Amino acid sequence: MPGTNGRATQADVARLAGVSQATVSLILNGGDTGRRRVGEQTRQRVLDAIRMTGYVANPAAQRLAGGRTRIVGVFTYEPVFPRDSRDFYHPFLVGVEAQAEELGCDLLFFTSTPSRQGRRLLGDGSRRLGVADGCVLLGRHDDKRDLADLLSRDFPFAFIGRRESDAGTVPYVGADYVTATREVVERLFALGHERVGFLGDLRRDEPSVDRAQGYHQAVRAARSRPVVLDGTGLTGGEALDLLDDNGLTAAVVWPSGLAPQIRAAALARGMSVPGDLSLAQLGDVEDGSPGDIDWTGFRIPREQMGAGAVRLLFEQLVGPALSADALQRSLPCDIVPGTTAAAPGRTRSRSGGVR
Amino acid sequence: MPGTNGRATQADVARLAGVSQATVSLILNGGDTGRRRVGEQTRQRVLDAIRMTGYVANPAAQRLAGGRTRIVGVFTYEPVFPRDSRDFYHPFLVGVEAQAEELGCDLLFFTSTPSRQGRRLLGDGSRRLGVADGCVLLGRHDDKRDLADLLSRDFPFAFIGRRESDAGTVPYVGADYVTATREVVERLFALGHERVGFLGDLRRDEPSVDRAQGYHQAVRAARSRPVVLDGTGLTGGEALDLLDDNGLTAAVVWPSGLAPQIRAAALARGMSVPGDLSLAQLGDVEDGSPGDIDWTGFRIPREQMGAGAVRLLFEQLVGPALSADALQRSLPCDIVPGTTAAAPGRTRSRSGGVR
DNA sequence: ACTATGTGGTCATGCGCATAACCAGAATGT
DNA sequence: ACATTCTGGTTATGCGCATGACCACATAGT
Repeated sequence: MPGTNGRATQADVARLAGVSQATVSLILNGGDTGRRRVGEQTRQRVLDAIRMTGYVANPAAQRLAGGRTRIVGVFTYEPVFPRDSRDFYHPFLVGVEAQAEELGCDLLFFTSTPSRQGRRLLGDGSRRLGVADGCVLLGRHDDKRDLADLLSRDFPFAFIGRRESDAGTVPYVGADYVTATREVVERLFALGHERVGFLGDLRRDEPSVDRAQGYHQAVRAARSRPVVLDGTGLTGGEALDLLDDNGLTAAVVWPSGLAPQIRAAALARGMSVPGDLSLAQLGDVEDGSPGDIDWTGFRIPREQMGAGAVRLLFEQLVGPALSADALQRSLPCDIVPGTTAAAPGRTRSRSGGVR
Repeated sequence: MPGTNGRATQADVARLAGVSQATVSLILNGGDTGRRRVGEQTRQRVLDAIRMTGYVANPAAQRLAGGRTRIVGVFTYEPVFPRDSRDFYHPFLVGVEAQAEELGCDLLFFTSTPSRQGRRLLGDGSRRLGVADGCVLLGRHDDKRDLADLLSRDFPFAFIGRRESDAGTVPYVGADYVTATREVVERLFALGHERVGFLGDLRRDEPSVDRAQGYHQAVRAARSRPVVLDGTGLTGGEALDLLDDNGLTAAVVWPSGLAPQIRAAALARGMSVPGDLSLAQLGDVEDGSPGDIDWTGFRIPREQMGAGAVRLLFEQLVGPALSADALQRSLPCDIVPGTTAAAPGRTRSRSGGVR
């Protein structure tokens, strides 16, 4: 039985086994310090004593002494458990949890960092990360300083989703949006469309840039002309007008949430999708939109990304130093043929409905 | 700038401010040790130094030295992020997260405890809880030893959902299923049903016991006769037969998942709900079942329970010792009138359909 | 016999913090 | 004049663990 409170320490175990505390620690932390250490009978006595006392390491002490806690921090820029269940981030976390369990790690969510307007700020709160061995980060964010901050510490971390910084190599597990987008656009060209529009978010964040790049690759390969349209803040109808004005018979839409609205607007005008207009999404359509359309486009391997980030973090913790290449990983996306893209209609009137 | 690695310590701050480390600690942990301590100008110098160094406490050290970490542990008997999204536990966690954020606490999920068949075992892993100041527990479980274990340590915790143990007063935030069930059953009697059946899980776990108790209270008050039927493992059709055999025109169903199946079976036999049979559920119907019926019954205040458990835990941590009464809290459930209960039909044939 | 080379352990130390115990100097009382 | 009480700190210590330095002893090499 342990000391005064409920918990046995290594010292308790040592006393019971008739050895020193250091020996107990040695046995528990294997012979990673080079030579194989303790004798078999001593080891057994100690292990027995551990069983008898019910000893389990105090993680705080382990951490303080420079050991590992097997705690993986998770920082999300949005709430971990959002109230509306159409939750884009959930699948990432499914992967994170599964992988953490497999590796025997606990997950520490930094909910203490105050959130403003539903978005959490990393900022100085990053100091709190320190309990964990390392940290996985998730969510859309725009503050490049976070990255520089993180890189400047020696604190191990891994982003879910590609992130770049001037300050160094950002470890991440991303999805190959470039290739996926290229393939989707290629498919539209292959269906016979002369031009394929890119309608979406034109900001310079990585997810947007990657998609734009894949788009341009495909357009170039098809010897077509790029039509890049800013879809920010547009309603479905406005976006449809924009496509129409440019005489487009096909377009990829990013972020994907806009796609169902465009389709709805098109249907309302008596147009058909994909009969009159082919649409493809560049990521997951958030949720069962009414009708449950099987969208042409690609699917982000969210669970695998989550799991991969935890694994990447873990490898940084235990293995030898990783090369810059090994720190940045991309997973392929699944291309979904879907039913919202087809060959262009014979006649495409300039105004497919009420304007 | 701190020492060798990335992180400033109290010693760094102290050096910069020209005081001792203890003074820094004193300033940070207020004058809770009795007398008011440091002078105003010293305090300012130290606070400035803290700002300059960007010092943030190392939680591991705080914990080891007997302080608080503002980390709340969360132990769930099921995965925190289940793959199928019809997720009963999600709303609890929404509440937990919101409350933790409000209190400025981080959330540590004990994913390291291995799970067998999708269920996590607490068992000895409970020792790992120790990094956190306390722990919130969630999920259906049957091992009474967990509770005894937890109670025997000095470790503060709070259950989401009522739990009882011979070993002492289990702190929890539950829902008042007794009252809610009674009111729902009363409502069915008030509609004119002579007898109301209780179809469900007859095990001795707290949620089931509470519902059974509420049921019996209502039956007694209505001077009716209890009809308690074991619905374990039944299909909708079998359950319907069972109700039919007992000549029931109304029943409450627990767990609620069975209710939609019974209704479906009834409709398939040409019966009407609530025309021929009134049904009510005793908890949340898991998910948008086809048709999206507005079920008669009650709703569990899951978010509030989650938040309440965190608050209960917090009060144990900071406040004075709580009385047994204050450790066990029940929240009222919302009664939902719904559309699946009505007055009994005039004629109720013994066999409402194909047998 | 006397050094190499293991083998199986112990000792000492420090991680960063909280906190009890102590102490110098000033203000106050008598 | 001296004892008393504040005020504003400082010193010392230990939480539980990991780990480098060290050491007694046995076995083998020449």
